[in-house]
Amino acid sequence: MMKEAEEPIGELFDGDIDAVMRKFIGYNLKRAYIVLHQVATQALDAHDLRVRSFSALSLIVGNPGVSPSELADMLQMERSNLVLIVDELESRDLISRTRMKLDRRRYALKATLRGRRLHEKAAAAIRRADERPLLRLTAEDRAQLVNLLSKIEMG
Amino acid sequence: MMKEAEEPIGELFDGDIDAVMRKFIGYNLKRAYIVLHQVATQALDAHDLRVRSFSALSLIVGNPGVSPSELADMLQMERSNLVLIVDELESRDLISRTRMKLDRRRYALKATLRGRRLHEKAAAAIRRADERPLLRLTAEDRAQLVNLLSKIEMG
DNA sequence: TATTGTTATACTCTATAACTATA
DNA sequence: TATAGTTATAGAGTATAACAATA
Repeated sequence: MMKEAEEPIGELFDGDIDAVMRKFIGYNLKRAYIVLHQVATQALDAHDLRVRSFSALSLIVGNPGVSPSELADMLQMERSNLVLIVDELESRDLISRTRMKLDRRRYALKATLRGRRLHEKAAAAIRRADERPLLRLTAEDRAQLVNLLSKIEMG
Repeated sequence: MMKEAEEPIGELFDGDIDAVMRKFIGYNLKRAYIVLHQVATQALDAHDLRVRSFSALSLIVGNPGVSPSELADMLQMERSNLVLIVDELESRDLISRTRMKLDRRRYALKATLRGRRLHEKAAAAIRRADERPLLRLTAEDRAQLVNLLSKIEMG
């Protein structure tokens, strides 16, 4: 019987060990995404925000009067799962929730002054925290990256 | 009192509605990743594999004799959460799990013939499914994209 | 003492169904 | 009938602590 390598593979370079997976763009995407997500999570922690709630707050800041349903669409999550997030943002007085006059089923969400201020600070914190992992990317690289990513999204 | 736009924002272009978030590379990364992850999930469904278990199988195929702990490191997940995945792969006879002679605490994981065959079919299915979302990317674009992503990972 | 694999457990995220109030 | 917001619930995915076997 042939002797096969069965014992510890020992020290392989990082680039070799997951070579099978590196062929897939999605794998490379995920690894890079994890880095930026972790960095953002840490940066937001000081402001008592998670990436999800920061995203929700951002979209409300950028789209005053947006409804929870529209927000759920943008965030690609279920309406039902958005409820707690919106609840929390409202209870912290970061957003207001008022019924729409033309369609009383819907709510109009708006960031309060407090919400806009926190959003600005949190966004700045992420930009600052992003500097490290994005250090090797020039402004041109970043534009190029976003452009390539958008092509994937367009399908 | 000033009248403010409170009613439905109506039809905004997709590019405008999340403009606040598009400034963050991480957001663009996530959106593109979601597309490829969904496509891969669908492609793997026919082979009764999830992205996680396919990744584990791939890494075992590519690194015969790897231990569960090493696998957990590569997959960036806890050892404890890997147990069920390895259990399932073994119970489906896709991998074998044998104690190492030099260190009897550890297991050597190897793909079976059946496992290698399924892996090849599943990988081909993902490559096929990836064609659509990657249609707009030339071979050069893809290399460039992977290169930019690796820079983010390097920090 | 430290490490590997394992179990149990909890917490987050996500998905589905059903309800209410409005349309 | 259909839609918006909500509730309840179940399923993934993930993180932590503790244990037995082994080093």
